[in-house]
Amino acid sequence: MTTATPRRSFREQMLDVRQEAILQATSQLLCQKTFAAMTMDDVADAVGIAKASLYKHFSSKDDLCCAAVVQMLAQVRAYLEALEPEAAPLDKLRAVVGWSLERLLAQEIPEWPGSHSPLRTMLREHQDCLSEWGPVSQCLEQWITAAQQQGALDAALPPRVVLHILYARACDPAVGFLQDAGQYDDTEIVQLVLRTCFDGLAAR
Amino acid sequence: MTTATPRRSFREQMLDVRQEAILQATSQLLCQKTFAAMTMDDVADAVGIAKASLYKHFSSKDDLCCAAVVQMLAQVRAYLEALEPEAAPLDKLRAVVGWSLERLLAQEIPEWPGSHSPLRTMLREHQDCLSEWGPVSQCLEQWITAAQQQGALDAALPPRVVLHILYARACDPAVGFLQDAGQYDDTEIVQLVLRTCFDGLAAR
DNA sequence: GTCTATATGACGATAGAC
DNA sequence: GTCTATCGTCATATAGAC
Repeated sequence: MTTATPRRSFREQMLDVRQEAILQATSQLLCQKTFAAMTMDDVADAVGIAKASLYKHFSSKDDLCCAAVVQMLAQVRAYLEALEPEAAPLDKLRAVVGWSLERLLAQEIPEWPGSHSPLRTMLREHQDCLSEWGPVSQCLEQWITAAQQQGALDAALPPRVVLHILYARACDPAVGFLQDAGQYDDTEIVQLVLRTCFDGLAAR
Repeated sequence: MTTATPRRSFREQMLDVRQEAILQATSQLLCQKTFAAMTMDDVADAVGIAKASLYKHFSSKDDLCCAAVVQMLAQVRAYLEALEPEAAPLDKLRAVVGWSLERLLAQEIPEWPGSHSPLRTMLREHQDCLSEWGPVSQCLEQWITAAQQQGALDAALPPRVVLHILYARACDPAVGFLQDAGQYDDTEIVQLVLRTCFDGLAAR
């Protein structure tokens, strides 16, 4: 299944390792700071190399952060594909949102591009980055439609709307508010957000 | 009821007008840009005065944005107090969230302080700013409890949790996503977010 | 390719004339 | 109090030695 990868020289492998380290440091920093607040000095210090060396791997800050986001999207795709294909679509949707929230709380996932965030406007311009979203959205939308046909999701809502709501829940500001309140641990927060997302606030 | 305000000289009134213009421009800019992305030059240009003049009114960027947020909170309080006292608590809660979303869509309300936003950490340090939140939260929490007692809201959820969820919905990233999708007008977006917030995504 | 050192530009804040 | 002009600082990005 996997295409044969040509053997790489030691030198090239070293570069790959370093590149990977840079990406990981970037992802981690993007969890703690905003895209605007994160500096190239931060990244260089975290990796332990000179700032100038960064620019041998990535031509700009935008480029670097784009690559970090693409890497995150790849992880999402991997998670989607690893889910039990036979499971109920609704359960898979809950699982994905829950997984995202857990990683958000653990600061293992970069800032999701919110409404007017500079990261979002930056991503707009890099099309290779945007194109990674397609397969993810397509997969989720299929599950949404299936769940609606099974009567597990409100069929009156357009699938695209549900998709956007789920994206929003995957980076829900409520998580930060509940975390700051300090009354709940991470697991409880995930459960609360999932519950209010799918069941709503109203008495049933 | 109102305390007698001493008469102000023309000069003082001019200053007040200018101060108000600065605050309004700041609020408007904070709708379009992040706190970090908004510059004092932006504000000065929008008002049509020199940047140095800003510092005669507000001692720093933090100070200015704090004042803008306080002004926004005052508007929220005014809206809360203007709501029909006899109305059902649940309806009042829906109304407040809907009002916030409408103003968010119209870009008439500053960026709400999200999870790790620099604005949020900035507000932490200015206590006069934070103290404005108290009355708003107190009022909302009373309505939440009342709605739960009437069986209109899920009584199994702690009121504080409902409060934080509502705050999150009032600045829901879903609004931006749906707006970018371009398929729905503002009124529809508000209705969709309100519906999925209170009723959830699951079929009832 | 990696480093030190620096160019370039943006932003917050201030000085000083009027 | 308002302006023009400028300082100090920090961040992106680059130059040039090794």
